[in-house]
Amino acid sequence: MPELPEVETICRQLQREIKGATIKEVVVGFAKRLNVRPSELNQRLKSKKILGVERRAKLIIIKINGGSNLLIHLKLTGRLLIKKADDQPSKHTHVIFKLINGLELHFEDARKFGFIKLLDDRVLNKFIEKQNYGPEPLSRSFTWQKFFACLRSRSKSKIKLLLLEQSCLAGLGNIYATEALWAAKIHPLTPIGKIPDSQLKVLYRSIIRLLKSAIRARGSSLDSYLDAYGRPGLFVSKHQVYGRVGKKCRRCGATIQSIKIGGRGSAFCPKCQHRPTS
DNA sequence: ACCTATGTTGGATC
DNA sequence: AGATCCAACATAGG
Repeated sequence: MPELPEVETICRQLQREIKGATIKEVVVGFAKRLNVRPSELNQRLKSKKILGVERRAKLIIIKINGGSNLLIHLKLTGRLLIKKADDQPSKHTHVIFKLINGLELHFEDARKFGFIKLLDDRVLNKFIEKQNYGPEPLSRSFTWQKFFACLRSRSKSKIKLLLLEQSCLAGLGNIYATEALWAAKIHPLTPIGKIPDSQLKVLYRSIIRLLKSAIRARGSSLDSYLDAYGRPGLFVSKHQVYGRVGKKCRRCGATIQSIKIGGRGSAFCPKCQHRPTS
């Protein structure tokens, strides 16, 4: 589940706990999702200092002394957990970063979709540029004017697909795209060109409010997501549609439905999110 | 036991 | 161009 609020939560916690720490050793149990051999990862990180932890879209960037970076994507089931030196790895722990302060950073991932790449600054920047990410929705660069212009240039796209695409804004995944559309009363299949400006403005504001409020709750734990301290996020109780198929809409009382859009389940309220008149 | 679903994303194939 | 499917995998639920 890690989408923007979950990844942001983890980054802030890591920043607090491991910034300034020095790496003692890196132990790899499963190497397939690394871009370098385990021995090289260990050698290049040993005795290096962690300068800070940043986020771009759903990517976690751990800055390392000397111009290298760990680029981590958690995909569906990845976790980064702060552990003590004597804590046991779990069944799905793939990489352990041992720090000289007695802490460890464990990367685990049941489904093995997530990756860790060791990249120098130049390659990191190139990688990120290639993703074509739109602005960070909680930064000042995410202006209404920019959002509006980006959407208008894609007037034939279905709104839900565009929100998942990361190009007009970065960081939304299935949960928060679904919730934002409910908040703005927009049916997920609506072509952007058919949405009135006023409603797009509501969507813009809803996205910002939703993400802030989800971060405050440390994100949504449905199945496997845990924050860096191993705690679940509490935002699920605030979900209005995601995970509520068959339940009553809290705004109008209709029964929440789900359809498939781009292969992903999309929950919506059939009464307050009107299907576009084709 | 079988079938379906699940947070992501990039690439192939119509 | 856009829609659809699949591929990385494990696990849970009906």
